[in-house]
This record gives sequence, C-alpha cells and structure tokens, in this order.
Amino acid sequence: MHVDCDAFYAAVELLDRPELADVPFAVGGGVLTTCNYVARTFGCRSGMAGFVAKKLCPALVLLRPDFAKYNAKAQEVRAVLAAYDARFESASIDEAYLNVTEYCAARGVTPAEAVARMRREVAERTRVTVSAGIAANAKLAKICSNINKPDGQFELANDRTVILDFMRALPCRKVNGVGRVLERELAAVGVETCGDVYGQRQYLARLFGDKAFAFLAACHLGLGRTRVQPAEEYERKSVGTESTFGALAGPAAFRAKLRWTADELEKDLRRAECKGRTLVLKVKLHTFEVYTRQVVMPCAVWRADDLYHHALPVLAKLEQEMPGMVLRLMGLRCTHLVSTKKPDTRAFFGFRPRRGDSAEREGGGSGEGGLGASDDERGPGSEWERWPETEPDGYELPDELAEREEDSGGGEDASPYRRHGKEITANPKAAGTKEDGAAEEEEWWDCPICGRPQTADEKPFNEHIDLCLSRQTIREAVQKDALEQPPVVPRAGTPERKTAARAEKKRGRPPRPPDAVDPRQKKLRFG
DNA sequence: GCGGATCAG
DNA sequence: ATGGCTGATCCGC
Repeated sequence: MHVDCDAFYAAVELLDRPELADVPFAVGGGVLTTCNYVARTFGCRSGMAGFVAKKLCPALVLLRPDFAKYNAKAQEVRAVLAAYDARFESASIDEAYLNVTEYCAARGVTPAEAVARMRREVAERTRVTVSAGIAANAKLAKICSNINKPDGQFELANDRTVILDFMRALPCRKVNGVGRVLERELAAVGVETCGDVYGQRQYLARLFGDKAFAFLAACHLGLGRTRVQPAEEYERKSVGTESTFGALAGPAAFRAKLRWTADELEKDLRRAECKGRTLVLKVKLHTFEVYTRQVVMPCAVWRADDLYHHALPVLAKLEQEMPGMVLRLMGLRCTHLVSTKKPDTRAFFGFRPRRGDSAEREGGGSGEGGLGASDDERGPGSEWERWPETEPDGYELPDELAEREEDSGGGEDASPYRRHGKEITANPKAAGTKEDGAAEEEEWWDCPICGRPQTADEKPFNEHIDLCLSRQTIREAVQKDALEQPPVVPRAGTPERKTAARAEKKRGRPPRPPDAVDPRQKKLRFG
C-alpha cells in the first residue's frame, strides 16, 4: 500500500491557523491547496512555482515553510502507520509504503478494511487526511493513491487481467520515473499509455536503452517491487549543498562563495555523520548552463578547510576553461561516503551496510533512472514482480535482463532519501503501544586503529582489528602511491596493491562462486 | 570514472 | 518564460 498525505504542509498550517480556511494560500514555493481555490480555478497541480501562482492568483497568501513543524506532524502520522506495518518505508515527509499483508492475515480483514481503518485513525489522531492506494506492488500502489485523492483510497485487484487493463489505459506519465522528457519522447513514437508500449516494443530498446526498455515493459505489465523496508536501511550515497545567488563574477568572489559553500557542506556532513572521498563542484552560469567537475581526494574528508582546499583547484580550472564566467549557483557534493557513525563491525568497511543486502542492490532508482525493471527479493505472493518464465506477451528480452534473478531494482518509485529534511529517522513505535524494552545500554570498544566503536565482544573485536590493520596498510600504500607518482599512466598488470585491495574488499561478503564476476565489486573504497 | 541529463519530492 | 534544493540513476564516452 502507498499512503500520501493530502496537501501536507498546507494541512498542517491549517491546523494552527483555521482562519486560512477561507483564503487561497500556499506554503513555500509549491501551491498546496487545502483551500482548493487555486487548484480548481487554474487546474494546477500541487507543485507550482510560487511566483507563477501569485500571478495567476494575486490574492494568494504565501506562508513561510516551517519544516520542524511538518516533521513533527509527520512523526505523528508515522506512529499510526507503524501499527499496520512496523517496517513501513517512508518515501518522503508525507508519503509511505506499507506491507499490510501480515496485518490483514493476523486480523482476518481485507486490505481495503485495514486501509480504511488506518486512514480513519490517522485523521483522528493527527487531524491530517491521507489518501491511499492498495495494489500488488509499490509502483501500482503509488499510482492508485492518487486516484481518490484527497481523503480517499483505491484498490487495484491483484489480478492479472485487471492489472493489464488498468495499465493499458494508463498514461505513461503517471508512472513514477517517467518525467517530462521521456513522456515526450515516448509520445513521439506513439507511446502514450503503458498499453502502447507493447505495440512499439521492437523499437524501444534501441531508442531508449535496455534499462528503459525493461522499465517500460514492466510498466506495461504492471510489475513493480514488492519489498518495503524502513528508509534508514537504505545506504546514503552522497551529501551536497548548493545555493543560488545574484550574478557573481571574479576570482575573489568565487573563492569567498566557495568557502561559504564548504562551510555549509561541513555542517551537512556532520549531520549525516559521514565524510566523502570524492568532491563534486557544481556551477550554474548566469545563462543557466550547468557544469560539474569532480576530484578524488587522497582520503575521505569532512572539514570545511579540507573541502575548500580540494575544491579550489577544481574551481580554478573551471575558470580557466571558461574565462569571464558569471555564476548564479555554486554547489559542493561529497560522494563515495564513509560513515563516521558509531556502529557496527560489519558495516565498517562498507562491505555490508547494516541491513546486510544493500551491497546487492544495483541501479534502478527513482529518477528516470528508476528504470530498473526487475525487482526486489521475492516475497510471498509476489509473482507480479517476477518476469514470467515464458513471455506470454511476446517480449523478447535480452538474456541478461530476462535471466536476472538476483538484484533489486531498488524501486522505480520514490527514493527513501528524499525527505525534505535530511536525517532519516527510524520508524516510530506504533501509536498507543507501550514502550516495550527500553533499548538496553550498549557497550562499545573503540578500535585502536580506526577509532570507531565496535561491539564489545572479544572475537568480532579481534577480527575487526585484523581487518583494520590490513586495511590501514593498504590505504597508506595507495596514498603514498598517489603522492609519489601522480602523472604516471597506469600500466596494464602492474598494480598489485589494487589487486590486493580488491581481494581484501571481498572479505566479509557472502561467498560467491569463484568464477562469478560481480561487476558491482569494481569500486575501491577506503575510509 | 567523469560529466551531462533526467527525475522526484 | 515553469523556481530552488537534495539526492539518485542512467547514458555515452
């Protein structure tokens, strides 16, 4: 099931300020209309630029957003959701996916009954209305939650024929991951609904790539992921900050802005409890052209001084490339993150992020990128996420796609990181349930090499130290390497250190047949 | 890997 | 004349 709060920011504001009920108002940039006035009059969707809305509706009252308030309310809503699926997945501040299979089985109720009850409970406890979609997978549920909005629900039967009929008439754009661009490109080849995909299938892979084709095929068939997991179990991949300003020119001004940006990024990295080994500089010219340039740093950093120090040459080079450039935006982003958090022996080397399977995830995220067509772990009753053994609909899949048995796809729908607030908080306990078992005081031993707390257990602790020592050695070697011979073009067959590191990295991973090559293991990461 | 581009909220 | 910010993925090279 997918739940979506109705005009969330506006709804929360309305609780505080009932006098707004009669006036058209919006929060922040987007037009969010509990008042419905702007929406009805101008037929706009919830995401309209504030200044555009103001032009259309001069009486519009724009409120300054108060994210602390919205987050607090979101937690209230989530506390209710937790009673229906403790492992629900927050997709953003006002959206979530729930698997209510167990809830329904345990109580002998239908999904529609459970969801109706959940929506009633949310409304009673939080005074916020939510809409919900009930369907066989996340992709369908997301679409369905928009059908009877606001304050409604829609169930799409878990039936092949019903689903195929539903998809046949569904405009591609309704599917999460199909944006403006792809919509237009598809329309250009006669594909406007998901049903149209079938007729044009012979062209699609060539035109849009295998990933997009697999994604579109999944759209036609109504396939999507069925796994739902708490947002905090997803691995964060980057932390960045950027800001827009009036026209900015000149090296001195650039440096000042860069310094400020680095300061901001340090704060964000601190909050995210991580540091990064790759630094990406982004600029937008006054002409709105966007450029990014990245640099790999010798080690992961988080301090503003270090960020600035490494970004400055990148900026200088950009200035050289484009003399006299005038900026309207500057941003810095760290990727190849290394956690600076407390936990956990296994996660330490980035081998296996806590949940134990993220290393297995691969592409297929949210964007159009979210074109991942195949799916997560197969759960019970999840045959719709599986490619049929034979292709009854006549798709001829490239082998690699058809055979993909593992893999996650990671979801074509909203990324769990998008939350308008950065931190990803753990799911709250169910509302109305007692605080069972206060989290026992955990004990940690600090590793003498990396300084990170480890579980206070002798055997894993010693194993960690072994690992840490070898890792430290490799890191130092690589760094020395990088410093001593920067311009040397790597010759084939030389770098035994890399080989060693790669072998090292495999440790702690689940065993894999010796000849099976996992392309995802290519990356080297040092923390 | 890098850089550009698309997408979502 | 549809903006700004954060984060993710995919493609071509």
